Amino acid sequence: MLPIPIQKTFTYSVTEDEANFLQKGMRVAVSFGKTKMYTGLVFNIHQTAPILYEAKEILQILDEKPIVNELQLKHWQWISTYYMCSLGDVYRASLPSAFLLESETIVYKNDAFLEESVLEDDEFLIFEALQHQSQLTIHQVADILGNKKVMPIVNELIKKSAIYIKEEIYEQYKPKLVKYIRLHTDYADDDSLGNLLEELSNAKKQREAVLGFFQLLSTKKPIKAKDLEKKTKVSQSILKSLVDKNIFEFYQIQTDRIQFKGDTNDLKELNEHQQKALVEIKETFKEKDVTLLHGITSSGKTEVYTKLIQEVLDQGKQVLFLLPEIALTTQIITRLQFYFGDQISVFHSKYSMNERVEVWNNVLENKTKARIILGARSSIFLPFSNLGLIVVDEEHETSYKQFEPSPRYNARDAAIVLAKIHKGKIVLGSATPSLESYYNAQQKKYGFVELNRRHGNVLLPKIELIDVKEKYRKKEMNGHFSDRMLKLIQEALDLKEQVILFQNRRGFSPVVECKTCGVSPQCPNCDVTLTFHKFRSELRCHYCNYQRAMPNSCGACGSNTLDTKGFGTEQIELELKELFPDFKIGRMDLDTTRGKFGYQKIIGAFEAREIDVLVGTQMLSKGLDFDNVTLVGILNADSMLNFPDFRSHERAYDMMVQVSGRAGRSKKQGNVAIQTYNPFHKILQQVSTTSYTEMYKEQLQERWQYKYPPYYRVIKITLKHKDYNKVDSGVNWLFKSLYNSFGENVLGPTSPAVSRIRNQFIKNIVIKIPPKQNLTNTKNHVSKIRNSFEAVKDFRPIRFIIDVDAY
DNA sequence: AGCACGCCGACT
DNA sequence: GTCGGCGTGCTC
Repeated sequence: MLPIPIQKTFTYSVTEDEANFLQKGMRVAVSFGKTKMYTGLVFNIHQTAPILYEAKEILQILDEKPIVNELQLKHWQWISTYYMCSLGDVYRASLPSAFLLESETIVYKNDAFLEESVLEDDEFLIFEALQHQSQLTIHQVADILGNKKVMPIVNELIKKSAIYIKEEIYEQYKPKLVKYIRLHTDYADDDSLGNLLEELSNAKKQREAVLGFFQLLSTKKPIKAKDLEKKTKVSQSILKSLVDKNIFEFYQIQTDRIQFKGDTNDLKELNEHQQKALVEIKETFKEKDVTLLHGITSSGKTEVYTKLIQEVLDQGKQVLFLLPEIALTTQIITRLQFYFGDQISVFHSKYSMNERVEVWNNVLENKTKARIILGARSSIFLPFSNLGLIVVDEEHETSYKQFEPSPRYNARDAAIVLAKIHKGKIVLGSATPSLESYYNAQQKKYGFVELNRRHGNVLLPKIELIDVKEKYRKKEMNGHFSDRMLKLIQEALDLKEQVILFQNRRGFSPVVECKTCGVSPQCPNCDVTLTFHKFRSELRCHYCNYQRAMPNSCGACGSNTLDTKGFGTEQIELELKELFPDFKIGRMDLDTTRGKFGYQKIIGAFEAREIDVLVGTQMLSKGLDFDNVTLVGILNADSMLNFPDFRSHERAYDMMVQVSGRAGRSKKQGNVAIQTYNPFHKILQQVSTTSYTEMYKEQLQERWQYKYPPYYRVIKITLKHKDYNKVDSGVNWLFKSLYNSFGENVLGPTSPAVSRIRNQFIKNIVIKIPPKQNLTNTKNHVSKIRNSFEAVKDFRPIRFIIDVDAY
């Protein structure tokens, strides 16, 4: 198996010895094509020689033991067939990139070569560079030559035997070594010690170092060089000279990059409701492998999980705890570490490559420190060998779905399959379950347990809807705030409580428009208007990151009547600063959380009550827990309801209920204020009474009526190309072909709301699969159509994206 | 995917 | 006249 998007696996030949040594899941270096070398993964060992070609030999076996186990390979195959992507895609997505060595061509000088006169200018340039540097990578050669063709020149030099080249691969993972210090063996026995101190009587600092060393020796065994330096305040060079004198010696021990320091605590006692939920979950596990835990916000689902986790750990099995977005959930990490301490490893894409390799290896070896993995969606790919339990927290979250790049999997669904492969159990938890999961629970496919009492019996927040249309009419609006909203904010602030304001749009305003001619500045690469960011006074495209300075006058008619329409977090923040000059206003959105610790900084400041009002986008809705927040304001609920997507209502409900859940998490009942133009919208009504089941029934009805999941399955095909006519003719051809097979169940072709991104035109086709239609057959058929599509040479340059369960 | 091979336009 | 563009095909 190779880490490239090709459907096939490739057969290489091995010697008998190699065959005896090799196991599935080991990496091998193989050459592929004319020049490339890849890290292949042994997928199968067999005796069937290929007929149409001669198998190449493998170059090198890279592992002593498999780094991928057979359970994983099985899981990968499922992902690849279900989500219609190549095994290579899954392979590439699964392994930390440090495991995937790629070759680099290195150029060396041939020392015997002397006839410089036969070299052309470009050739001489390289040859000369090699006089200074003994070796060059192909990339360096390309830099030297500017943007000229590299390979022909290199080949010419080889022909003239001025240089030679080698393909080199290297291990990228570097274990972290810590320097320790110990006494040299000459001084191992005690009587030489006195001599030693005497010897050093003239060297005060060195004496101190030696004395400090013995003090440390009595406390704990191995002594880090760093610790000794710190304790005795001696410098590195003094230790060095002691080593040179053969009094000390350094040695190194390999350590893990991520370590947990701290104590663990006993699990908290569950309250009666949690206890009941726990018992019920265990009961459902007797018959079902999947159980949905519907627990309202702040009902203490985490405590229930911890009990389940503990029981699985006691059986000596591994646990996977999935979270939608790990960067935001340091809070849950801390909470779990409080109980399980160093048995937890965290895994997500913000980790460095080396850190990820370490977690991978710890899981592979089933080390105790990796018994529980707390991770984002990609952690389903870790090499578990006996998973007893998977917890999918906030299972409704859309960030479990990967859209780009392939494999476009949903980690919740892939985790269900993973649990099945391991014969383990899985809990899906949420305050607002996805319709599909809830439906599956209703259909008795999943077990179902409810937890509908808030922790400490705190009441659910009071939710009120504010009709802004009316407020505008009565002139009771101040900027984007209604008088009622301002009053609530003021009340909370007066009580020294904190406020969260939710505005699902970043920037200052999404549209800039000229009042004279009505033209608004567009992104040159995408089919959208540019968003104004006041902070840097620039216009920015949220799709391709194009940015330019905010013009003073209209680009079309020249008049300086540019006006902003709509509003984003930035504008809200600014208005608040004027309205509440005595309070500290913070903002949390993509723009303020860029860096690695961006989130922590803002969340930390808010927790420490350095910020009184926090304005933010949807990232605020995700599992954050602040005990002093008593008011949550949603400034423009309508923007969430009007997305052209069949899930927009469900999502709007989820989002509003989740943000509301941030209010009043400790003793006091919280308030939620929702501003809207349409207070009678059914979703808003359902939010205001937190009637999940009502929302569920109504939405389900619509899904049935309009043929959507959970009844119908959906496969979305997207075509992209920079030439509009090409995509258009391609999509029409494809539509016809699909229509012939699936008839009315093929929808499209349509242009998405943003029909051009980064200069690529986009077209969509959606295939709906009725409940009784066989999924596998349908997918096979779609694959066939895809193959004939790609056989048309005109269509070949069109990007063809298949997204199964594209929601 | 990546890369070589091969066929057409704008420059010395 | 070539240099360098990118379209086409293949990789065990």
